Parts: sequence; structure tokens; C-alpha cells
Amino acid sequence: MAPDDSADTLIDGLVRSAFQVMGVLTRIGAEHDLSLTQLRVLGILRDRRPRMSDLAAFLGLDKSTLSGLIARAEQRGLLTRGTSPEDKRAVIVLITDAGRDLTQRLDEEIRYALAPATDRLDPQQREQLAQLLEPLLSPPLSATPRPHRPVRGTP
Amino acid sequence: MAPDDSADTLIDGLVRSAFQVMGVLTRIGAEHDLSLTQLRVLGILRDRRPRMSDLAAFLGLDKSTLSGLIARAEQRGLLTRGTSPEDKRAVIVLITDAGRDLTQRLDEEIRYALAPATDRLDPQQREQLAQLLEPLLSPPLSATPRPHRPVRGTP
DNA sequence: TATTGTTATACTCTATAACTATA
DNA sequence: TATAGTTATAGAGTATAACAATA
Repeated sequence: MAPDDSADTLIDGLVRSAFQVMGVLTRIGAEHDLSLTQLRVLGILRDRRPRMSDLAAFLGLDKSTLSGLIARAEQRGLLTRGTSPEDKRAVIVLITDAGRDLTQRLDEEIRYALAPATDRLDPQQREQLAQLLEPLLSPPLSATPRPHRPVRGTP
Repeated sequence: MAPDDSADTLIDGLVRSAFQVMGVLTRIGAEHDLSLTQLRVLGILRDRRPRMSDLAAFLGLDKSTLSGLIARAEQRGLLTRGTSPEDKRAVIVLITDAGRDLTQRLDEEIRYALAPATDRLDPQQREQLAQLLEPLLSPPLSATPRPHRPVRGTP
């Protein structure tokens, strides 16, 4: 056996794999003038319409960072901002048709770019690998926004 | 079966796993005032002494970007710059003792932070996952710098 | 001539602090 | 009072272009 245990070896692989995937994502994003974060935002918006603060929390960024990020993407016509009907302070972020088209194209390019790597496994190994990764993944941003504050009955 | 094939499912898992790992690395780096790139540079320097251009190529960054990055890390005492004996144009980058100590600490923190995820698999699954990832990984930056230009015999 | 690296410049990403509006 | 978001500001990361030194 190697001088480190199975957890250490696995973590090495996960970290290296992460850098490799991020390299691909960064390159493809840059080819479309998108940062990694903007790429990720578009992916999130594909099937969700979160509030600014949801996005910031999920991405681990400050609200102010998100303001600029969203403003630039909005200027490019990739998304829009709307106000929440339930909370007039809140801003919800929605992807536009143009944003959705671009996201679809990015998705295809990413899959195409990563295929040479995943093709080194046969279909059964790919399935096995996907299944082994699953327990490690934290749940994505919830699709249905939780009630911001539970409705109070009479106190 | 799902509506996409095994390669697409796997890519989803790899991308999500990559974002998750990067989140941990970014957070731990930030706690030590290190960007993801600087974290990565330190990891590379742990057992290599590459030239600026080697680092830039491996990281996928422009040389000019690396100049600033290395300058800031050098000011903090984490690494030093030296000149190559073979090529007086070249600058080689070396980690300092302080840099090595910090890198060791970062490494421990990263393993500690990722353990809750990897612990969701049993040792046999961890080993299997590491083995399945291996074929996907591109080779790291070579440890022994290749002769920059092959020595020419008489033409 | 080509390569290695640095510097000047500009823009994006990021956080902190101060602010407005709503809850 | 507390929360949601924006703006102003400042620093780091990044690329492009122009440059000096060496090959």
C-alpha cells in the first residue's frame, strides 16, 4: 500500500479532478467572456429563480459582489431582475431566452471538452463512478424557495 | 434509466464535485489570505522548482499574470525567485521553509474539511472511487524539467 | 529572430462599509 | 430592529501590449 490511507489518496484524486474540470470550465467560459462564477450562475438559473441573497449564500459570495456580477450579466441581456411579490425588498433573478440559449451551448461545449476524459472509462465504470460520487455531493440550491418567514398565527 | 446516458450523468457529478471541492479550497485559502491560484502554486512548488513559464503554461495563465502572483507571494516570504544556471533568461521559483510550513498546514485543513464527505464511503468504496478517477486525470507538471532545447549534434 | 520575464494599463472579481427601503 | 439590496471604494487576479535581456 501507499504511505497514506484510502481517504488521503481519494482526496488527492478529487482535488486534481476538480482543478482539471475547473480548467475546462474556465477556458470555455472565457471563450464566451464569462467568468467561472457567471457560468455557474447561469447554470443555476436554468431551472431556478432565486433571490439575490439565495444566490449569494449558495455561491459563498457577499451580496455586494453579486450585485455587480448580476448587473454585468443583465447588461449583456443574459438575465433580468424582478421584484418578489411576497417581499418588496427582495430581488429575484431570472434567466432570459438569450441566456438560456447561451447556457445550452456552454453545456454542450463542456460535455464535448470533458468527453475525452470520461471516454477512458467504459459505460459500466462511468456509471459506477457517478454512483460513488453521489454520496459526496452536497444538495444543490433548493428549487422551491422556502417561505421566507413562516406565517404567524395569532400570538 | 435517466434521460441522459452514463457520460452525461458522470459529467454532472464531476462538475458538481469540482465546485464543491473548489469551495472548500477557496474558503481555506481565504482564511490564510491566499487565492485559489496561490494555493495551487504552493502545492506545485512543494516538490518541484519550475520556471515561470512552466508554471504559467501549467496553470493556463499568462506570464504577466504569474509575475504579479509570484511577486506577492515572494513579498510574503512564501517563495523566492532564482535564476536558472542553464538559461540566464529563465527564473526558477522555489518554495521557502515558511511556504512549506504553510502548505503543510493548508493540506491538513483541506483533508480535515473534506473528510466528512469522503467518510460517507467505506474504505473499499473510497479506494474504488480513487481508482476510477485516476484514468481521468491529466498528468501533473513534470518533476524533472526537460532539456529546454535538445542538444544539437553537428548538422 | 525567438524566447523569457517584467512593467504599464484596463477590466473583472471580491469584500467591507455606508446607505435606502422594506419587514 | 433586522433584513434585502445597492453603491463607493480598494485590493487581487487576469490579459494585452510594449519592453529589456538572453538564446
